[in-house]
Parts: sequence; C-alpha cells; structure tokens
Amino acid sequence: MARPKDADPEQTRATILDAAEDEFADRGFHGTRMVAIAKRAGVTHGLLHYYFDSKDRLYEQVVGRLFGRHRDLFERLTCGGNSLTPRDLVLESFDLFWAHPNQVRIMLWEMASGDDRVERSMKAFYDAMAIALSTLTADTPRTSEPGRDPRDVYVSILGALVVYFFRDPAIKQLFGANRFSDEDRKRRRAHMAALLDLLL
Amino acid sequence: MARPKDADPEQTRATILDAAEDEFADRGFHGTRMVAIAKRAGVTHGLLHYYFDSKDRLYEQVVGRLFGRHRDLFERLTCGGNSLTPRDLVLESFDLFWAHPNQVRIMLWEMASGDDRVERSMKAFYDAMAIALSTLTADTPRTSEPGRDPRDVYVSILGALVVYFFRDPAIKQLFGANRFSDEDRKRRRAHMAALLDLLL
DNA sequence: TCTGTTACTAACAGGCTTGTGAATAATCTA
DNA sequence: TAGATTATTCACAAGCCTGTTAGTAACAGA
Repeated sequence: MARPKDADPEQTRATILDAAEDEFADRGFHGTRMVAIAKRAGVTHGLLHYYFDSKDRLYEQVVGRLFGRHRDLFERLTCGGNSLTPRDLVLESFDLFWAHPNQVRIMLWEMASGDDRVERSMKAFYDAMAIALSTLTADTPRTSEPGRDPRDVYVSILGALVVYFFRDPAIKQLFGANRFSDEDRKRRRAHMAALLDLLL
Repeated sequence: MARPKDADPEQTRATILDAAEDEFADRGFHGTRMVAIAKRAGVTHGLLHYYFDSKDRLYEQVVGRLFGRHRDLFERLTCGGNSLTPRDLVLESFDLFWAHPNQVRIMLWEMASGDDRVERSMKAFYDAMAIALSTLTADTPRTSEPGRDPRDVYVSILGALVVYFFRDPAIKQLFGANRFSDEDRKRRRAHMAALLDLLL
C-alpha cells in the first residue's frame, strides 16, 4: 500500500536514520546492507533512496547527527568565554557517549578505517580535543618528566574513555549482565574522574 | 604463464597471507576485496581460493597467525611456573604490537564488530588478560577505593595500550611524521610504564 | 469533484564480488 | 622420455547489493 493515513515524512525520516545508525554502529559502513536498514525501519529499501539518495549520503547524515550533538555540547561548554578544560571535555563526553553509545561505536569504525570519509563531521570533536590538549600542555607542569608527554597523557585518556563502550566479548564478560546499568555508569564515571586526577 | 621457474608454494602462501593481513587491517573484513589482496600479492585472485578456499578461511588464517604470536609470547612468559604479572602483559604486548601493528588494527575491527568470528583465535589473548586481571585483583590493595575497581583499571590500561596504534587522523596529526619512529616507541613505552606505576 | 503532489512499494537493471573449472606450463618420477 | 603432478592463469557463473523507474494510494487545493 502507499501512503498510509498517518504518514508523517519527518517521522519516517527519523525512523530510517535511527535504523541506519544502529546498523552502521553494529556492522560498520561496508558491513551494513541497505536492505537490512530498510527491514529494521520497517520500509522497503527504495524508500531509503527516496529520502537519502545514496548509502554514502545516508551515512553522512547519521554521522552528522551524532557529532552535531557533540559539537552542540562543546559550544555550550565554551559559551560566555569559558575555556574548555580537559576535565570537562572528558567527563561531558563520557555522559554524551553514555546517552548515545552508537557514536562511540561509529567513531571506532572510523578510527579503524583511518580514512577521512567523515572527517568534516568529526572535525568539531577533533578541534575540541585540540583545544583541550593545548590547555593540557599549558597547565601540566610535569610535561618534561619521562612518560609525561601531554600528547601521551591525552591519547591514553582518550583510549580509556572510549574503550569501555566497545562491544568486545572480553569486556562484555568482565562486567557481566548489569553492564550499562545506572550503577555501572556511576562506577565507570568515578573511575574516569579518578584517572583524570592522577594524570592531569 | 603458469608455474614460473622459481615457484615456491610456501613463499607464495606467505606472500598472500601478508597481503591479506595488510588489506584486512586496512579495510576490515567486509571492506576488503579478494582481488585487492591478489593484486597486492601479485597473483590472480583464483590463486587465493586455491590456497585458502574461501575469504572466511583466509581471514581465519590471518588472524590465527597474528594471535598465535601472542599466545607464544604468553607461554614463554609463564613457562617454568612464572606468573604473568599485569606489568609484563602490558609491556610485552606493547612490544609485540609495535612489531606487528596489524594485530592491533585487526583487533580493533573485531572489537568494533563485537561478533565472535575470531573468538577462538583471540581466546589465548583474552585468557592471558583474565589471568593478569586476577593478579591485579589479588595484588591491588586500593580495590575498594572509589574509582579503583580493578576491572576499570584493567579496561583503561587496555584502552591506553591499543589506542596509540589506531590510524585515527587526529592521533596521526598529534604525533606527526616521526610517528612509529624508534624514538617514538621509547617515549610511548615509557609513558605506558609510568601509567602502570600510577594505576597498579 | 478533478487534478496534482506526496509517500511509498514492487520489480528490475547493472555492476561488482566471490568462487569454480578448464587450460597450461614447469617440474618430478618412472 | 612419457606421464603425472603441481602452481598458476583466464574466463565465466551465480549471487548479491545498490540504485532506478514505473506504478499506486492517500491527501490537498482549486
């Protein structure tokens, strides 16, 4: 049938975006099939092209939506001339990742591929990291101690920040069934804060 | 032409495995094409099937070879009843990753996908991590302090350990052209050691 | 009520990718 | 030296995936 009574293009569009986000996060760009997205969204795959033209465009939209949230967060944090401290960056990002785990997972696929398909979308995130890094370099007195290069500190924190969200079986097993529970969130967040205290 | 004078099946097999390893590390399982591997190895793609049957089998072989090296390392470290300390695990793994960066990159693809296609191959690595974790849990007195759950410590170290090898543009930019130089290796290794001192 | 537009499906075309099979040349063995 | 074996290529089959196109039902405006 075509055009059911309650047809709402914006709703359909969002449903497709959601389905695409899940599929891309699960299987990466090359691993996802347009028909799989369509099936998840409950439509035929022709409709994906009707709304989003091509697979590449759809992916861009998905990534853009995810990283747009991050960009908004950074703008909020730095509005009124506030400087973005590394601590803010990390803990706020943690909260955002928790709310939108697909973002980390798509980041992970991108970090694995290393090509700059979505470089423009992730630019805001990278820029924010660069700002935080410069703060880090300026504020950290232990810069010249061995093993204390701020770049290394920064990369390690980044690793600790994102790795928790990976779907790796070993990590999954480690935290068991109540992973991603609220209690879990509190514990991991406290750990990240403690890590920042140690390293910054 | 068929069968050139210097034909050496073991050599050809290794060449194909090397090419496949590079391609899979670059583009992940779904992103790599058999013909691309063949081209890289300087053979036709029919030959890949002659040696390795299917794409899946070839991938298994690649992963098996990489993680086999890791398993050998662990066996060496624990031979003669030595216990595998977390410190050993991390620093030795660092050296191994440095020698075989494709391993981390393929691990990354696997961690992204989260499915257990290669679970059997990675089992040795996971088991070693589990052993190290139990040591960590037993030896670390600060277990009950907030933010000091040994599982979190362990996951953060894992993140810091692998993230450096990612091909992410931001990280690439951070360390510039002399990344993966010997000087770079020393600095990062020292950082990992310092991180272990702080966290363990 | 008629006509045009919009959201949507079904079917298909074309290209790409994996895998197969026949052919071939170099080497090994009898 | 003849026949078997092995390593390799070439060409092709079959299926899969993306993207296109024609058609259709509901609704909107005149």
